[in-house]
Amino acid sequence: MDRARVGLKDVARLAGVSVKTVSNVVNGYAHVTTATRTRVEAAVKELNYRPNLSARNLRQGRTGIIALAVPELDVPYFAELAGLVVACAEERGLTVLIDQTGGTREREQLVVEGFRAHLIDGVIFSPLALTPEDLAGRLDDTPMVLLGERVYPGSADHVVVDNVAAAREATLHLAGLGRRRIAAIGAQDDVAAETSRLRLAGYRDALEEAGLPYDDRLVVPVETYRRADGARAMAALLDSGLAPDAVFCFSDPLALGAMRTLLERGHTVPGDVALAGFDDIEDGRYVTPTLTSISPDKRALARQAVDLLADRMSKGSQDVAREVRVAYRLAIRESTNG
Amino acid sequence: MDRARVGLKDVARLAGVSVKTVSNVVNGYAHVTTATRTRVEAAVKELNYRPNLSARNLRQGRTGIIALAVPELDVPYFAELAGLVVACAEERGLTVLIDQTGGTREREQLVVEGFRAHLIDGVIFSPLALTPEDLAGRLDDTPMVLLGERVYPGSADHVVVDNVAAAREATLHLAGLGRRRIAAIGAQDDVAAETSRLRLAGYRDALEEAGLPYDDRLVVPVETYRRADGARAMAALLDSGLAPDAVFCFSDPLALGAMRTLLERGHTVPGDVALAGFDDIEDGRYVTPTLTSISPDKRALARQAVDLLADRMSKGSQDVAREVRVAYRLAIRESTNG
DNA sequence: CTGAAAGCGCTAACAG
DNA sequence: CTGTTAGCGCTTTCAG
Repeated sequence: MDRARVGLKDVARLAGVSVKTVSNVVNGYAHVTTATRTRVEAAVKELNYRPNLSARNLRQGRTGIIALAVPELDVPYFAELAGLVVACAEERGLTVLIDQTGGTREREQLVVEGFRAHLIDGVIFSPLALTPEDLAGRLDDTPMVLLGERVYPGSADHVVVDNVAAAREATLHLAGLGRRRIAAIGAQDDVAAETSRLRLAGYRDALEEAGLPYDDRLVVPVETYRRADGARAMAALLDSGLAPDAVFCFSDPLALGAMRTLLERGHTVPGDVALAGFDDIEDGRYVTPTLTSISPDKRALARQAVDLLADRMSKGSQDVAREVRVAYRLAIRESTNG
Repeated sequence: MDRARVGLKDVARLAGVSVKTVSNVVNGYAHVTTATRTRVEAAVKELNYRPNLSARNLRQGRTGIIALAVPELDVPYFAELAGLVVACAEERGLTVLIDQTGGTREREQLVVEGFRAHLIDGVIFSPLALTPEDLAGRLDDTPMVLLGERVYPGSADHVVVDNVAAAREATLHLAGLGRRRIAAIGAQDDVAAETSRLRLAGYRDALEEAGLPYDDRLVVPVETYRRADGARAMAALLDSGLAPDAVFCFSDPLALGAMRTLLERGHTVPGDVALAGFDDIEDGRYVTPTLTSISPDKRALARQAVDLLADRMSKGSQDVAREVRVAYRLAIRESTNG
């Protein structure tokens, strides 16, 4: 028997009722006699009937699917976030479909243009390379919530972390340990690299506040925020002879890469060099030394994003874009506190 | 203008052609005059028309969506795998929707029962707690590819890694270093924990082959394969006074947790205790000491899974279930080779 | 409380 | 090369 072709009306015929009644039962509507209900349920089971979601979606004008667009799933921060978003969405009966943008502007523009229009009811989007202009001319009216940065105020709902303040706090912590030559790993040349710019700003603020000079040779650019880049950047820093006594890394993987280089070359952490990261991924709590890191409330981030999106989906588009700020804290661990 | 309600016929009206012609243009069919095509494209752009995928899907009987069902996205192995699957699927024009089963049997049964029938064209499924019986009575005929274990031969296509052989090889490597008291972390009581059982079998095989006695006190059970469990298990092992000189962990996170406990308590790795893991996640290549691990070819795993599934989707269900074996290698690093 | 019929937006036949 | 029409499987009026 080809089960793929069992429809509402097959069930109706078998149960001796109309399609409407079957539909009512399937959707759990109230006014159905217990007797009819039982009969219909039996027929459903016998035929192994499954509602065709495409048809339901077409009729209802919604799919119950939301997209989550992130740069890469194998970056732990995004993996953890994705897991949380999937879980939150499910609580609301929503299914999550994943887009990997690779952090490239081209693919991020596609997301903004709504290349999955009518398939998804909304999108949660963590952009990396997107510019304000890309957002400004947005035609697609699929509800969208942006994560991480206030890329373009007023254009969409945002869930943000105060990157400047957080970076400042991490750097001040390093300065507070008496470190004088505090390097930064994670600068990016790309004009669109908003995250990098904000964290760098916080770093500079902190230096100034601590009365330390800003030395741009201590600021190392990276291609991506991965471990390999952190390792490379740290090597460059050590080879430069500038002898930093602390490093603030703009992500945890960068910090873990840097830590690897330091330990590999026989330096101690935090003895010779104190190390702080950003994101508080699980790895950081199990390396030795454990990693001091800015810990954004990822659970809240995911929940707020889903809530905001769900609200937008039900209420329709209002003109006013909302911004929700999520808490963070500095988790001080062995890499600065050995 | 409410763009959400622009349909094929609106475009047709504006362009002064029939819906069919617009459909032809949108789908890139051949026989359309360049003039008409241009006119239609202009109309599409002007109205910001997007095809309604639900409608298209309903009509075509397929959605272009496949599901990837994994226990948790924040387990690095699954995150890396998910990233690869999403990328492979995209190359074939497929979109991936993620289900997190939490590794619970109940939720895994739902996947097998096809709770997303008609929404997805196929599913790639990495089960943890599923039993052969759960699979045996499968009614849903959505194409499915199972990952990781041959849970039930003949019931579905599989992409597998030879867990027994791999675990054996890792354990033999430890024995080859002259270690005599080789512990194992990762046993699971659950009858359904196939992975655990296979890796344990490989471990026992290796002990026998190396002429070492099997001591079940050296085999530590865990709840999950996460870092925290590894740390706990290692602590228990140390507290037991059994003084193992090597540990084979059934996953990298378990190994990283164990490493943390060892280093925290002042033991050296691999000096006092050599450590090997399973999965070769990125973290393992950046901790100090770097982690020796069984490295399955994840890229091949993802590609094979998508290929197998795509094939099944196009060809329809044949009776014969296929099994593809993916290569692995033992990546020897500092944790056993300091 | 249940039935009949319309139609969501699209594509596939079939004409022209 | 283009137009007309039917219908995918479902939910939703509107009657009964």
